[in-house]
Amino acid sequence: MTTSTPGGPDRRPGERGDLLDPLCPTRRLLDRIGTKWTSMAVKVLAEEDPGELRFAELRRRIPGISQKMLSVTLQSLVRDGLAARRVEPTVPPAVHYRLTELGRSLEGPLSTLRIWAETHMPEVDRSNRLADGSAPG
Amino acid sequence: MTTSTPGGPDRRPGERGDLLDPLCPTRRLLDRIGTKWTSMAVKVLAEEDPGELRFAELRRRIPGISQKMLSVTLQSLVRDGLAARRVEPTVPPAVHYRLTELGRSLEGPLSTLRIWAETHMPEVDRSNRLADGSAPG
DNA sequence: CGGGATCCTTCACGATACTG
DNA sequence: CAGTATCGTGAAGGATCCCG
Repeated sequence: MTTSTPGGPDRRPGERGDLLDPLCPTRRLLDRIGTKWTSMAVKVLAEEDPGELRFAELRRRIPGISQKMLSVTLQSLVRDGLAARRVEPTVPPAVHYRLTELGRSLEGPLSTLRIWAETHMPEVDRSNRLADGSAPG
Repeated sequence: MTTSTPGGPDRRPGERGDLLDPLCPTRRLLDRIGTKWTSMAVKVLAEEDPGELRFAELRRRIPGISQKMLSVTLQSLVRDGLAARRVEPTVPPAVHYRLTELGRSLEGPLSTLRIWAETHMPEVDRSNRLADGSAPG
């Protein structure tokens, strides 16, 4: 999402007071859940919670995701402390993922968004079609 | 956010059943509020609600936004039916923006996200610092 | 005042191939 | 099985200039 911390490197989060700061927590959260597969992965993991899912099983449950993007997405989740990774030292290795408590706590806000989306995105789509139809060329 | 509707143009929203569809409403909502300035603009407009704000005033209240990005952001909001644009035919023209009812309804879910972010992003940051410190090189 | 048009850079994402 | 490495593309976003 770009947001490459413009304005100099010597800025602290929360400085200058308000949520409009480029480093504000909301912006940084949106940068994360805005990436294409993150919210899907959280949802799928949350549905399995408190259980775990293996890499291949996650891939099956997220149709269309590539191996690379699942890997990148899970690494981000683990790095952010939203998911945990557990490796069984077998051959071949079996890697399991689960939500952390922090990850679980994100499910509420995300489901709120989902409900709004399911309820109101049809209106947004109608609005877009209207805009397309009124003055296209 | 790319999401360029892969898999062919002949897909209907909601088809194939679940939220994992690339065209699922949640994904499309995230594509919108994930863009850098959208949620900020909604927040600023919501604080003024039910009043209106002019272009220049919005720009003042969103530090760091460029003229172009404010324009693009507002056009998206209007196109999506989240904001309304009103032009006073003076010279020079005065353009006012306000949230629609649909836009107002989005404030709830967004503030839920903000609260989570303010509460938990410090934990996410700590997790990231841990990851950076443990095995950087 | 409130934009539009243009150029440019960065980055998310996809496709593909390789590995322990 | 569960990744890593590499390459290419499209789109977001910033900077700048112009316009009615």
